[in-house]
Amino acid sequence: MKLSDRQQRMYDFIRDFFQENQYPPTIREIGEAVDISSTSVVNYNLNKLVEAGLIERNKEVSRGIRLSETPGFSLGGLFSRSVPILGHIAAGQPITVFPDERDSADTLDLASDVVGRAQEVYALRVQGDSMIDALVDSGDLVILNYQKTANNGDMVAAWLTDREETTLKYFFLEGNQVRLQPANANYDPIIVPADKVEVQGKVIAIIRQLG
Amino acid sequence: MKLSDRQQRMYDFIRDFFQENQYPPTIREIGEAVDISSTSVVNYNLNKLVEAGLIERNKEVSRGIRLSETPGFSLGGLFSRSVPILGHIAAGQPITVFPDERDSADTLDLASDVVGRAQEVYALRVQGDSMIDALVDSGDLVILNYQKTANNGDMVAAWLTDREETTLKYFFLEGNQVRLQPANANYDPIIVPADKVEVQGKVIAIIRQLG
DNA sequence: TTGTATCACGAACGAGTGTTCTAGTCAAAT
DNA sequence: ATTTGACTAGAACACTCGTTCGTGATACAA
Repeated sequence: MKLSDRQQRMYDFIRDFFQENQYPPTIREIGEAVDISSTSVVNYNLNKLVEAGLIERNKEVSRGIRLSETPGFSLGGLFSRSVPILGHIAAGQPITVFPDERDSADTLDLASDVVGRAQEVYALRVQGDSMIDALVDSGDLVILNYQKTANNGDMVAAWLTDREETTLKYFFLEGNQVRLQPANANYDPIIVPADKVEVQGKVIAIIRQLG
Repeated sequence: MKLSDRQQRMYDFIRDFFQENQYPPTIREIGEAVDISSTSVVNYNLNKLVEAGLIERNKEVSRGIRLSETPGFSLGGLFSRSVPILGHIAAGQPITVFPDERDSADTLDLASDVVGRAQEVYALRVQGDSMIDALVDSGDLVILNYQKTANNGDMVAAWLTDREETTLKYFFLEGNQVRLQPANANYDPIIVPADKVEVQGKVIAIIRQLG
């Protein structure tokens, strides 16, 4: 279905308005924006947009206009997760991370497709190559779900209370010891008593951005 | 500032309502949801939420409530990019991809942080291990920007017109030949005349999701 | 011409909706 | 006991806003 110039302008306005105000415009606001004096004309063309599948309307509801999802754009969840990048994590020379700091201006928006149902999510930038065999490179972003426990084989960020270091490794609980296994033949596993290790989170995704 | 139980329920309702309907609720709808008979009480507590910085209000505008951005949530752009997952791409036994098919129900929502300013973006799921040394595993999602040209060293999806195959490789233009270099010592580079290769897109990001 | 479909205009109706005013409750402070 | 501040209730008002109706212009087909 082809849109008239007017209808196209209306649709553009609705989208822009929605983006700006976070709520849809009223019929009269649309009319004013596209120079239509009559609300019934706006209403008429609004219904055309519905027929065209571009928007949806709720009857008798003020501002009851919704943008349909169109290819290329999604309102998916409408909320993307704003994931704080809390700092760097090592794999080699461990570095302190502060999972409690929420001030960090650095955040990454992720749609829930990537993050999933995870509860408390944060990101760390990897430094070092100790997880290289797990296909995690220096510079990659690892997305973690904050949790204090892990299963064997999970890739976790672990806090070593004795060394006061945090490191990215595979987690294995063996008796009352924890083996933190790097994925790099050049590094040895770290084996410490279970009570000297605090799991900071489990890696749920890895993102690498290329130039 | 601490929220009363009522205010917390109101905020939750507003967020859920907005998520569901794509427009904010009216005062009376809020009141009904949290069992407040008086609109003035809703109005009163709504102003408390404004003071707490959780929402913003527009005076004398129906449904004039906006959610403030709070840590953990972002309305970022409000629109995320809906990236179609067009299929699998090989690295070994190449598989045909159809960059023109937009019907694929499989899409991935990505916030613009990951996608960047890229224009036409699509995703492919990697099959095979020919790029393993580039830390791209079988099962990974590669995000590509659709473009017909590439620079030397770019990781690209390339269409081989003779073989009618698409493959994921590093791109090198050498004279009037193109070398498609795998990142796996077990595979040999593919060298073909430049006019027998069509670049389908350049990899801009790699995403791996773990259990 | 006549009929029909599309689109536009203006006006009015009535329900939707934010605002405001008065009054009341309750706990803590004076 | 009195006052103060925080919160709740109910009602009324006036503007907001979707809907509907009558009218008319234009284009195209019968």
